[in-house]
Amino acid sequence: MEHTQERLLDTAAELFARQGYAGVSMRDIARAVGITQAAIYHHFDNKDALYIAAITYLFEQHTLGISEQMAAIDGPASRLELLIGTMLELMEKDPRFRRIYMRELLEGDEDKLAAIAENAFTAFYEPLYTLMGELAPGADPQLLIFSLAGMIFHHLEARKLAPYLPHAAKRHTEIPPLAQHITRLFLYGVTQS
Amino acid sequence: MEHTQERLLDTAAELFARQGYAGVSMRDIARAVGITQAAIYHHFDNKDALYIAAITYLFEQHTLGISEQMAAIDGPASRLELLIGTMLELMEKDPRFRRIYMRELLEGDEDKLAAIAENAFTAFYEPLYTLMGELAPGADPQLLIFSLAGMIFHHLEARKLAPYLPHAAKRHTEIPPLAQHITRLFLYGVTQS
DNA sequence: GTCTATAACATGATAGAC
DNA sequence: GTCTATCATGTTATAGAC
Repeated sequence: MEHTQERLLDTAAELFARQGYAGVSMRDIARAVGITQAAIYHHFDNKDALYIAAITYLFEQHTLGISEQMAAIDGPASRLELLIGTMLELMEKDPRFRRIYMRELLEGDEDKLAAIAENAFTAFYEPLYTLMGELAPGADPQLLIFSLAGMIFHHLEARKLAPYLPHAAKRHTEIPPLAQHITRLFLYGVTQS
Repeated sequence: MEHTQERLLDTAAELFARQGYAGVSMRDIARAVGITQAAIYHHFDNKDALYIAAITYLFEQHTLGISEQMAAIDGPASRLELLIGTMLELMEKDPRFRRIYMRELLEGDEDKLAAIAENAFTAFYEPLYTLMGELAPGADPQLLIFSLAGMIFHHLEARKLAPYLPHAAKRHTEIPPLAQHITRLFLYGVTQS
C-alpha cells in the first residue's frame, strides 16, 4: 500500500533527526515501521535516497505552516511577537525540523545545503526578509534573521543543558518566558530589557 | 611514546566534531594518526572512553583561553564587545569546539551533558553570568547568555548556508561585520541598530 | 508489497608475537 | 607501544519465493 511509503518518510525523519544519518540503520527504520529491512528497498533505492526524501518531506510540512501564520497579522512589531511565539511553540512540539536543520548545518555537504536553501527555505525566508526591512530600515535583514533564528534555536536546544547549570530556573525552559525574553531583547536590546 | 596519546585525542576531537560519534570509526582515527586500529586500545579502553577523553581535552583547552580574555578588560560594555569578537574569532579558527557543543546538545545523553556542564562549562560561565548582571541588573543573566551564545554559534554555523540564500553578501560571513552586528543588536536592539 | 536468505563488507574489540 | 590475525556482530544491498 502507498500508506507505507509515507510512514517510512515520517519514521525516518524522526529517527534521522534524533540520531543522525550514521546513527540510524535501515533495520532501525524498518523495525519502527513494522516491516523488514529488505522491504524498504521496494520504496526507496537506498539509504541516501530515503534520507533526502525524508528531510524534504519534513521541510515541506513545516514551511507551509509558518508562512501561513506570517501573512495573517499586520503591524511589524506585533507580527514579530507572533512570529517568535509561533516558531518557539511549533519547534517545541515537533523537534525534528530544528534538529535536521542544525544537523545539516553541521555536516551537510554543499549539494544538500543548496537544496534546502532553494526548496524548503525561501518559502518563509522572503516574508521574514520583508518584515525585518520594515522593523529596521537601516539594518541588514539577513543578519537580523540569522540572529533571531540563532536565539530561538539555541534556547530550545539548550533546554537539555540548562538544568545542569548553576543558576537553573523554570523560566529558562518554559516557552512563554522565552518568547517574552527574545522579543524584548530583539526589539530593545539588553539596556532596556 | 606519550606523544601518541595526545595526537589521538587531538585527531579524535577533529573527526568526532566533523562527523559525529557514529560517523567515525576507530579505523578512521587510527589511519589519521598513522597507527593501526588495534594500537588505540593500548591508550584507551574503548571508543566511548576515547570520545569522552577527546571532548574533555578539547573543552579544557578552549575554556582556558576564553576565561583569560574575560578577566583582562573592565567596563561591562567594552568587555562585552571584546568577548563577542574573541569568541567569533576563536570559534572560526577552530570549529571543533562549537561543533562538539552543538552535537552534544543535539544527541548528548544526560550523563554527557551533566559532565560538560560541570567540568568544562562553569569555568567561563560564572564570569559571563557576572558580566550580564552588570550590563542589565534587572534581567535574567542566563537567558541573556543563551541568547548571545545562540547568535554567535548560529551566525558561524549558518555561513555554509548563507551563500545559497537570495540576498547573499560578504558582510554575512566575515567576522568583523558579524561582531559589530551582534554587539549592537545585543546592546540596543533592532530599533537602534 | 513483503518476506526469507544471503552476499559482501565494515565495525568494535581481543589475543598474542615482537 | 605497535603490529598481524582473528572473532563476532552489524551494515547496506540484492535475489528470488509468495
